[in-house]
Amino acid sequence: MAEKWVIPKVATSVDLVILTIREQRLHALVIERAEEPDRDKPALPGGFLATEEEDLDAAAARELAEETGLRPQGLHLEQLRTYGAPNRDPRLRVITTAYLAILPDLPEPVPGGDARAASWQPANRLLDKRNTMAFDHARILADGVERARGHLEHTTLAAAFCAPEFTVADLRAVYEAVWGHAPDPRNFHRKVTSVDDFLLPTGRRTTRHGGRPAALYRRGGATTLYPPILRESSATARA
Amino acid sequence: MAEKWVIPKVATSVDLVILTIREQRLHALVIERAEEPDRDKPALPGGFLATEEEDLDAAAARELAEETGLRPQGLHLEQLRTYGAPNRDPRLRVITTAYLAILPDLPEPVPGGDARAASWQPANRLLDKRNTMAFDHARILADGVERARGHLEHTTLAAAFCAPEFTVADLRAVYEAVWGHAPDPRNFHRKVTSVDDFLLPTGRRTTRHGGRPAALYRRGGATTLYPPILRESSATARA
DNA sequence: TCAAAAGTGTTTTACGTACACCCATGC
DNA sequence: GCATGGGTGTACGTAAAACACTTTTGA
Repeated sequence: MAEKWVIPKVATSVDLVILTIREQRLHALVIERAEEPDRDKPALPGGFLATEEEDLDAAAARELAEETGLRPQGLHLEQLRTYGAPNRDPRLRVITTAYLAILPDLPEPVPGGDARAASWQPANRLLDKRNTMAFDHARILADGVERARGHLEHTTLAAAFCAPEFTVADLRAVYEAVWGHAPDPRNFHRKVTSVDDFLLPTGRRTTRHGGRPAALYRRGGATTLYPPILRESSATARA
Repeated sequence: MAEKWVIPKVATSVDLVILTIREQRLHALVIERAEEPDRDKPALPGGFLATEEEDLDAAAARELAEETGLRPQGLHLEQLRTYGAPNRDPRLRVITTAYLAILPDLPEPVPGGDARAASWQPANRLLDKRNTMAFDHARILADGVERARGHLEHTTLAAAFCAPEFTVADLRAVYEAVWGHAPDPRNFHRKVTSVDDFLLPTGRRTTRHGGRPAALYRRGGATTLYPPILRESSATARA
């Protein structure tokens, strides 16, 4: 590596794709920019490293708390990818690393830091009109949503969208909200309940949906779904 | 984002996991460090951005050419992930974005730039004794190899390891080298030849392996393998 | 004529899909 | 009772794994 000449240093930031389900639809957490450029446009929460010594992952968690007031239990941030196009920020060279987190329904965010407002917005609305988002954040959000969709196929991630105790129908509603279509309820039920250590029965039941009460489960330790639950498009688009 | 206070700027680099198959084994391209720290240790090719305006992807391709003299046709670099632990480089804060490329057997690399030597080394040898590699490069290499293994299951990537014209046996040898075990030759043959637009028959045959001559193919346009070719461990590890 | 590798056919078994059907509750 | 959603059983089709078998070459 170069040592005897000038090493270009560029600003390093993190951005966060925080997804949840509200009212049966996939929502993303966005702030409203208080400064130019792209003032007033929705943007992903995020920001620069606080110090030269701050870990990237730590910066992501810190920015989430600062800008939205959210400090969820058991937050798991997954690195999405790094966006380094030279002019993605018109002010100065910024290379940003995006993180993805999936959370159950949370309280309204409280804006802080550089955010004028913070709110949950339907992901589809943000993505349909791409140029309404600041910088390249629509692209980052799209990548995050696509990553989440894929995770539902192969991992137990869907449970992360659910409250601590949930029914199989709650879990299925996650698939419907994220994928846009629901798997067969009966086969879905068999499939998820047969995965070892995925759904832990609590013994309790709920009746809030009408009809026969559904069993309540907690998240188990399983992380991978094998066999996977493939969405239609995975098969048909390739067949 | 912060604008009115000092934005920490850190050094930004790229590192490259370049994989190929030589003598039926998976090899990675490594250089030998000419400077402290970790002098003389094998390291991944890579380095700092050349200017504040250089695109990340462009920096990766440039470093490959500079340090190893390799400028392969149709090089496709895939972003692997970004490594940002505060002390991964003892000299200064460096956040590095790793890229992955898969190439057919190439000529010996020619060291240049900051590299004293450049060579192909068996991936297993580099990974078995992790502390022989500089910085956190063993971890990065391991992530790259694992990504490649996964790609073989779901994509047509294996053909990227092969010469422009190759037989089904050549392709199967890729799976054996990367996975460590071979799929059944007969089922493998049926599977890959039935994927639409994956293998384009040239009409020619080769006899270089002894036995019945094999048909020669070229890469087709297909990128995804559906249904996937799953390695044993994918099923058994989860079952 | 034998060994070796390429390539095909056939059988078995697993699993996803579709859907009939029963269960447990509220109204 | 009847509607509603929860949950189970079962038949059918597709496809993967296993492996016998044929083909085509060199020695």
